[in-house]
Amino acid sequence: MLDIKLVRANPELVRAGLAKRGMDALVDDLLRLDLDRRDRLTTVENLKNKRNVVSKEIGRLKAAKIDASNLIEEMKTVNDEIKKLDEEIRELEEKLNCMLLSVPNLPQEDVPVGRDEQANVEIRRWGNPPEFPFTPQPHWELGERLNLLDFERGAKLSGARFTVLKGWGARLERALINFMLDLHINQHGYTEIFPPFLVNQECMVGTGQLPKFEEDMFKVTPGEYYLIPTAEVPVTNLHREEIIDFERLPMKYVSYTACFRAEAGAAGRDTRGLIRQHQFNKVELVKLTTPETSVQEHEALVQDAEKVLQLLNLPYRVVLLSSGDMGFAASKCYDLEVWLPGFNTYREISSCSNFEDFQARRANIRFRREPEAKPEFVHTLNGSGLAIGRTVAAILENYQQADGSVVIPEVLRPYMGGVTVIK
RNA sequence: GGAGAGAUGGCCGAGUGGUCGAAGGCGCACGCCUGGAGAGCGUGUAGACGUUAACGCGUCUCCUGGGUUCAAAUCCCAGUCUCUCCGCCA
Repeated sequence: MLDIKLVRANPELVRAGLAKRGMDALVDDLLRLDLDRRDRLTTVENLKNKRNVVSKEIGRLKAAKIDASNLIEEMKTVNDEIKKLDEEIRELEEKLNCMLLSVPNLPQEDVPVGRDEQANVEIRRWGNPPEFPFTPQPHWELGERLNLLDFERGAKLSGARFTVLKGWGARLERALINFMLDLHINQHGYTEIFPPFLVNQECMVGTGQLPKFEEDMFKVTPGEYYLIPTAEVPVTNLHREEIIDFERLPMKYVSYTACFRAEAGAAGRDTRGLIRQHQFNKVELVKLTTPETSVQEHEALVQDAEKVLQLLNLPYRVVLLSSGDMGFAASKCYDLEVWLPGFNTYREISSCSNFEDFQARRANIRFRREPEAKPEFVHTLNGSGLAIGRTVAAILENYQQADGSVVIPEVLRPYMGGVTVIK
């Protein structure tokens, strides 16, 4: 959420930032609502002040046994006015808030401006796509032939975009989760969190999924729960409505969770294989930082995610997303794209974003520099480290052999009972 | 699911409808004291919003939302959460 005070003080800056995202116009509506609201607020606060003063006077008079019925009558009419104004203000605030909650974050200065992924900028590449003396197979064919993936039974159990992992496939999934968690905990200094997979609406608003992207979520009945689309939601919201001590920043969390996405609007895209599922596993990195360190912590977070691909020896590239391709809440976002021989292209396997104070303002996550200092909003960041299903796909495709077997990356073998190859 | 108890500031804890944003304690910050530390003493210590060049001033908030009243932490209603006992359950 943008700061209404920023909009008020610097409307041109906000307008320019939103224009980079291909939207605008709103600023004037926001300003008008804001002005209207403040105007009425001043009036009603004066009336309330009068009520408070007179009420005390009435108390005094009654204590002195003096008649106060004329004052009491006067206050009744004042109260009617207050009630009316309060209602108007409530409506204005609701409108303003609704509007603010649907305005995306402003891009950082160095984010390339463009309407979609065409304007993304490749930052660096690591590793070389493997050369195969045969036609490389897509992971779903390898996975089915090796009896690791069962798409048909996934569909039988649940429907399209659900998959069953079997035998060494299930083991590989679990190995990757543990390998990534151990890496980030032991080498990168993150604290592990295992959160609920169902959260309330406040969490979804806090990180920006709601109110705008309701159709992307699975909502659960009975109760008012949402299935988390990413661990970002529960982990960032851990500190919702809290004021954090300065010494505790930056906070670094790593969390394995299943993730659930409705994939509304993605009909027909990536219908085969593990790339786009309604349920998938992910190890997520989340940081809470001070404003002055978030840029460097963002770079460090990207490197922590890259380390996973490097240790797995999977070729990838780092892409800086354009203003139009970034997520709603992000101020800057790097995607890690892994090489997939079956697709003969790079595909997103991690998305690392700096949200600055956008989520913190929604979720009211603050910190204090000094014991007596005013609270300030933290900056929040997160990135996949990594998406497990897509990592499985990348391993199957990059490590496939001419005979259809798949070699297990060395770092995973301790997690796979020492197995070196799946045939 | 049944029965009961509770929710007050960073924490503990008081609070008869009016002088209560809230006693007291702890913690914390600053100062005094000390060779230094501790103890002791003093002062200060919620947040949001509005207004102001600023110092300030005002409004709201005692779990949340309604209601009664000129006036609510205090009375009434609904809800949420926590705890205890019983039942059920991985």
